[in-house]
Amino acid sequence: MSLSDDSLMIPHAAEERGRPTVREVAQLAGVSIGTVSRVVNEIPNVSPAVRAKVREAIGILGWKPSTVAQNMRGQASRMIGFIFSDLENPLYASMIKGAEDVLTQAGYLLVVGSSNDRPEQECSLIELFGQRQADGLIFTITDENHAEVLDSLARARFPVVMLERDVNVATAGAVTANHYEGTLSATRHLLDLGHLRIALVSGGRHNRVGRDRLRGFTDAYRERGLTPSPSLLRIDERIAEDAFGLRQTQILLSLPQPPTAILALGRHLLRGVLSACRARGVRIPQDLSLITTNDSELAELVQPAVTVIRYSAYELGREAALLLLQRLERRNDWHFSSIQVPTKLVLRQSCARI
Amino acid sequence: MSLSDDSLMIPHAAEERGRPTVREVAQLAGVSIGTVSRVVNEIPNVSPAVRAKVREAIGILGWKPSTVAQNMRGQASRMIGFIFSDLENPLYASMIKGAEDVLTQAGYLLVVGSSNDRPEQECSLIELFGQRQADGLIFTITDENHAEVLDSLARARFPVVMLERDVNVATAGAVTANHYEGTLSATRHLLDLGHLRIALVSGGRHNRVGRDRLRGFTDAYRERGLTPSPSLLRIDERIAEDAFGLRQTQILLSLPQPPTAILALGRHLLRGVLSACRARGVRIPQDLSLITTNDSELAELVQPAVTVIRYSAYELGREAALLLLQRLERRNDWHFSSIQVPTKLVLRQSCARI
DNA sequence: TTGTAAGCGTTATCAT
DNA sequence: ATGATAACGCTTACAA
Repeated sequence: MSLSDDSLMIPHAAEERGRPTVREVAQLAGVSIGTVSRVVNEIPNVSPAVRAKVREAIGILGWKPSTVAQNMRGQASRMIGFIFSDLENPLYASMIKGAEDVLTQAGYLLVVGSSNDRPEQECSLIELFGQRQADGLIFTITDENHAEVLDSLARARFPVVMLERDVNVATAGAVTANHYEGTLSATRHLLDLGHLRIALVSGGRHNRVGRDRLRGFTDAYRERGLTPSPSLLRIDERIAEDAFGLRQTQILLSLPQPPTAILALGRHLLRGVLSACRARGVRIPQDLSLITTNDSELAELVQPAVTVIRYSAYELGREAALLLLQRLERRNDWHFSSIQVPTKLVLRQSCARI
Repeated sequence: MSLSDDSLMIPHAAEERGRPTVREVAQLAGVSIGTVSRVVNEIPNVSPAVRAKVREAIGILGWKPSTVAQNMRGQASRMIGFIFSDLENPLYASMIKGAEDVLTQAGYLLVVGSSNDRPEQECSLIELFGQRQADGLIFTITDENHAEVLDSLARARFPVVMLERDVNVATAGAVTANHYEGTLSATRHLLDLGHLRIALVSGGRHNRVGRDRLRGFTDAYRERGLTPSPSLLRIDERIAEDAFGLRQTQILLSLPQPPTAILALGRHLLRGVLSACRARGVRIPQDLSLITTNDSELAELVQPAVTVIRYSAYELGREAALLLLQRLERRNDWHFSSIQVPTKLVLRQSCARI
C-alpha cells in the first residue's frame, strides 16, 4: 500500500513539467527502460508490437533523449569548437559558414569562440572545449609559437585542424590558402608591367600567411635576378589595427622614391590605401598600381575596380571541417596532413604599365 | 583479499589516460570525493589544510570538473544558442560578435546555427538546443508567422530573445533597430530635397523590419499630405537573392516615369543598384539620388559616397545578450520586453536637390 | 569538518 | 525478446 503510494509520488511526475525521461516513456508504454533505449537506438532484437508501443509513447510525451546524459555514457558530444580572432572579419565569417555547412550535415554542432588575438583567451577556450567534451577543434591560432597555447593544444583530447596557420603539434592537420602562389603571380604581374618599385604591405612573419606572402614576393623578384627594396617592405604584426593600411600608405607615398605599385595583402587594407591615395591626389592606376586581397564588393565596385588575389574563405572552412571529420572517423592515423586551397589573380583596372 | 584486489583494479587507473575524475583527485589528496567537490565549489566549511591538499592534487592531475556531468546534476549548461539565416551577412556576423562578447564575459558559450532561411532547419535547431539543454536562445526567425517554428518556440524550456523580429510568443523578448525612425528621416530628407517620385526597394511584410520601413516611408509622405506611388514600391520577399537589387533597379529605371530617388534598404542592395545605374549611364546624384542601409566600406568609399541609414548590428547583438542574461538571472518575470537600438542618417554625396 | 551515498538520464551487460 | 541493474562523473543532503 504505502509502497505503491510512494512509487506513484516519486517518479518524475508529468505535472512537474520537467522534460520527460526514458523512465516515463517506459512506464507509459508498459515496458522497461532498457527496451525503450533499444527501440530508439534501433537495436535489432525488439518485437514489432513492443516497438510500436514504445514509439507511440515517445510520440505522446514528445521525448528526446538528453544529449547530456548520452555524453555521460561516453558518447561523442558531436560538438566542434571553432576559435578565431574576429567574427567581424568577413573572411572568418565565411570560413565558419563553410565549416558549419559541412558539420551540420554530419550532425555536429559548431561552438564559436573569439580570441580577439589574445593567447590567454585561446588557452581558456581550449580548456573549456575540453571540459565540455568537444569532439574536435578548428583553430586559427594568433601566435604560432606561443608556448602555452601549444601546450594546451598538445594536452587536448580531440583532433585539431589549423586554419591558415602552421603549427608544430603532431596531432594537428592544416588547411591554408595558397598565399605563396597568389603573391608570386601578383608580383610577377606587376613586374611584367614594368614596375620595379613595388611595395608590400602585409602582416608579419609570426604566422604562415605572412611568411608565404613574403616568400612569394621575393621569389618573383629573384626569378628576374632582382631584389625588392627593403624600404618598400611594410611588414608588421599590427596589421589588424584599423589604421594600418592608411598609415603605411602615407609612409610609402612620402618616401623620397615612392613605389610605383602597392601590393596590399590583408583584411581592410584597401580602405586605408584608397583613403591615403585620394587625400594626396594620387591617381590609380596612372600614378600608382594596386593589388589587394581578398576580393570584396569594395574592390569590385570602386572606380577604378581593383585587381585582387581571390580565394574562397568558405572553401577553406569547408576543407577544414572535412579534414576534421575524417580524423574523427578513424581516430588512429592522425598522420599530419596539409591541404592547400588555390588562389586566383582577378585582373581589373587598378594596374597599368609603367 | 579478493575485495581489496578488486578495488585496486576497478578504479579509473591513471595509466588509462582518460581524463582524471574527482575520484582520482580524492584518492591522491587522501580525502573523499565530497570534499573535493566542496573545495572546487568554494563551499565554506573546509579546513585550510585539506583545501590546500586538494588544490595540490587538482594541480598535479590537471583535473577540471566535467561540464557534462555537472549538467546531469541539473546545473545550467551555460550554453546559449544563436539561430540566424546567414553568417556571410556581415550584419549577422556583427550581431553574433556583440552577443558573444557579452556572453563570454558572463561565462557562457555561444553555439551557432544557420537556418539558411529554412523554417524546418529552425525547428530542428530549436529541438537540438533543447536536447542539449541550452540555457537560452537568440533568434532571428525567418517567417514570423510560421506555425511549427512558433510551436517549437513555445515548447522550449529556455528563454528566447528575438533579434530584428516581432513574434507572438509570450516568453520571448525582442531587440530591434529603429527602422521606422531611420526610414522616416531618410524619406523626409529626400522629400526636403524636392523629390516626389521616391522608390522604396526593401524586403516584404513578413517580418518586422520590412513593415517598419514601409510604415516609416508612407508616414513621411503622409506628413506632407502626399502618397507614395505604388509602382515605386519594390517590396518583395526575395530580397535575400543576390540579383534582387540589380533587377529592381533595372525595372525602376525602365519605368515610363522613373523615380528621381531610390531608397534601397537591405543587405547587398547597393551593389546591384550601382551596377544597374552604371550600365545605363545614370549618374548619381545628378540623375538619381540614393540612400541605402546599413553603412559599409563600399558606401563610404565608392564615388560619390553614399548616404546611409546607419545602426550598430554589434549593439543589437549586445543588447540581445544582455536581455537574455537578465532573463536567465530572474527566471520568474519574463514579462515581455522590447528594446530599440537607434538609427542615424549619415549624409554623404549621393543625394541632390531636384 | 568530513565521509557516505543517492541520484541526474542514459547505455550496455547481465540474467531471465 | 525483455527486464533488472550497474556505470558514467558530478553535487548535495545527511550521517558521523
